[in-house]
Amino acid sequence: MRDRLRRTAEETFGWSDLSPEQLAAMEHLLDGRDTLVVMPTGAGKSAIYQVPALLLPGPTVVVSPLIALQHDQAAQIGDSEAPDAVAVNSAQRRTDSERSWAAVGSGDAEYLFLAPEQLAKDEVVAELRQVGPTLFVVDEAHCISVWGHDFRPDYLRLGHVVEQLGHPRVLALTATASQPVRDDIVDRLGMRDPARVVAGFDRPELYLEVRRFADDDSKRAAVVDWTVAADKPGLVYAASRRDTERYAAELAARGIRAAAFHAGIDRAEKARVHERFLADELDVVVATSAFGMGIDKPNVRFVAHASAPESLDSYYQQIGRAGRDERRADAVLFYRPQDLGLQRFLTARRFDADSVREVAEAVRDHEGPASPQDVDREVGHSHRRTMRSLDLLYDADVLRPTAEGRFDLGREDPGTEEAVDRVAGEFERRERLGRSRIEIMRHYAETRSCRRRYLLGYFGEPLERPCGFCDTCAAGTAQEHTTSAATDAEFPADTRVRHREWGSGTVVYHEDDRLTVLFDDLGYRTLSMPAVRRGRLLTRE
DNA sequence: CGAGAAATTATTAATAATTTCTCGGTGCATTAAT
Repeated sequence: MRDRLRRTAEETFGWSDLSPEQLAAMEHLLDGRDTLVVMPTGAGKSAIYQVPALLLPGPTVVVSPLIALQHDQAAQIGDSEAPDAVAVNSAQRRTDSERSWAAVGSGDAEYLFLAPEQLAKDEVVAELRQVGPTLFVVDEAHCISVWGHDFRPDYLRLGHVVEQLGHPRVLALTATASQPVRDDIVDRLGMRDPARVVAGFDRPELYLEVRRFADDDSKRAAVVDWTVAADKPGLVYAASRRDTERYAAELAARGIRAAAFHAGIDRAEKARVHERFLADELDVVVATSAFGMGIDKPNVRFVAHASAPESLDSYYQQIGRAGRDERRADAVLFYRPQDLGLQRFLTARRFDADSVREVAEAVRDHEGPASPQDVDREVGHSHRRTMRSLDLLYDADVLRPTAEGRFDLGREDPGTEEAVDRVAGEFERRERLGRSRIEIMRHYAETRSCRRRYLLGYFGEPLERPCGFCDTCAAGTAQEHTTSAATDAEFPADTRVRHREWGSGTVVYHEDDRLTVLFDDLGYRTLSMPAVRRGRLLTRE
C-alpha cells in the first residue's frame, strides 16, 4: 500500500518524500477509517487526501471555509497531473457550477470543493448522493468547533451530511486543535473510531516574547518602533479594523510598505494585498483575524500582536504563519491586560430565550422529525438564530438528531420552560468556557516560566525542560519556575480529576507549582498546588 | 470591558473638566437595486 501511495505521489504530484505522518494518515484512509490529522501548515496536509483520492473509486468532497482558499487549492491541483478539481459556490456563475457538477458526475473531475453552507442545501446533498463520493474531507476542521457553534452554524451539520451520503470515510484536517477542540471535531462530524494522527506542535524556530505595557500610547509607539526595526516581511495582528488602518498608516509614514487587511476591505483590494504580500511587494500586513488562513509563505520573519487574541488557540495559529522556512522568526505579543476586555466583549453572547422557546416548540409541533429548514420556515427568524438554538437544545439533551439530519424530541419531553432552563445552563457553561480561554491567554502573557513550555503544555505536548528560546528563558525567570516532579506525579496531564466544589475535569498541564484543569462545567481553571495539597481539593477519578 | 468622540456642565463666559454615548471580529449565500 505504501508503495502505491509513494508512486502515485511521485508520478502525479512530483512529491518524492512523504513524511511518516502523511503516509500513516493516507493508509488509514485506504483502510476505510475515519481519520483526524493535526499537523502544522506547510507539512503537506493537502497531500493526505489528494493522493489516496486517486486510489479510491468515487470522487472526493473537500469542505473548505473560504472561497478564495478553494480557488488556490483547485489551482494547485490543476498544476499537477491529477484529474481536475472543481468548485460549486455563489461567487461563480451558475453555469460554472452546473459544469462542475457535470464534471464530477462524469468522472472528469476528482475533487469537488464546497463551503459548508452549500451542504446545508437539500438539493446539493441530493446531487452529491448521485455522484457517490468515497472520501469526505473537512479542511481547516477546527472551524467546526470555532465557528460552528455560532458564526457559521452550517459547520455543525456536516456530520449529518456524512450520514446522508452513507458515511464515506471522513478526513478532518487542521493545524491547530487542542484536545477539547479535537474531541469536538470528532463528535460533531460523527467520526467512527477515528485514527488520530497528531504531529508535533513545536515550532522551534519561533522566538516567543511578550512585552508588557501599562497604557495604550506607549504600547502603540512600541509596536510601531519595533515593527519599523524588525526584519521583514511580517504580520501585525490588531484587534479592530480601525487599529489595522491606524497602524498601517503609521508604518507607511515611517517608510514601510504596509497595508491593512480586514473583512471590511473590498474583495479586489483584499486579493491585491494578499498577492502583493506573497510576492514580497509588501513589508507588513496589518490585519484582524480575517487574514491568514491558507497563507503558506515561507519567509515571514515575524508575527507581532498589537493586541492579544481571544484564545491561545488563535494565538498559536496566527504566530504559526511565521518562520515556515525554518529560519528564525519572532512571535512577539504587545500585551496590555485591558486589551482582553475587548476580547471578552467580542466573544460574549446574549442568551436568546425567545428563540430557544420558539425553536423547541416548532420541533415539538412538527409532524415527525424536523429539519433545520422546517424550523426556519416555522419560526421565521434568521437561519443563524435557528441554528444556534437547535445546537444549544441538542447540547442540553432536549433534542436529538436523527440519521437524516433532522431533530426530534429526546426520550421524554421536558416541557418548554424546563427546556429553556436546561439550555440556559448549557449556554452559561459555554460562556464560562469562553471567558476561561481568555484567562489562559492572560496566563500565557503573564507567566514567568518558560513560554514555549506553557504553550505546548496547553496543546498536550509537555516539554521536559525550559526551551531556551523565549524571553523568560533569556531573562532567567523560566529556570526559577520549573514544575516540581511531585506535581507531575500526583496529577499527570490528561488525568480525570474531581474538585471539591468545581466538579470534574481533565488536567491540562502544570506550570511551576500550578496546575491547569479544564473543568466540565467551569472551563479552564488554574490551581495552586500548595493550596490543593493543604485543602485536599483534588482527587483522581 | 475600554477607548474615543460627543455632549454637557462649570466657571478661567471661552475653555477645561466631567458625563454620556457609541462602537468593537470572523464568511457564506441570497436578494434587490443599478
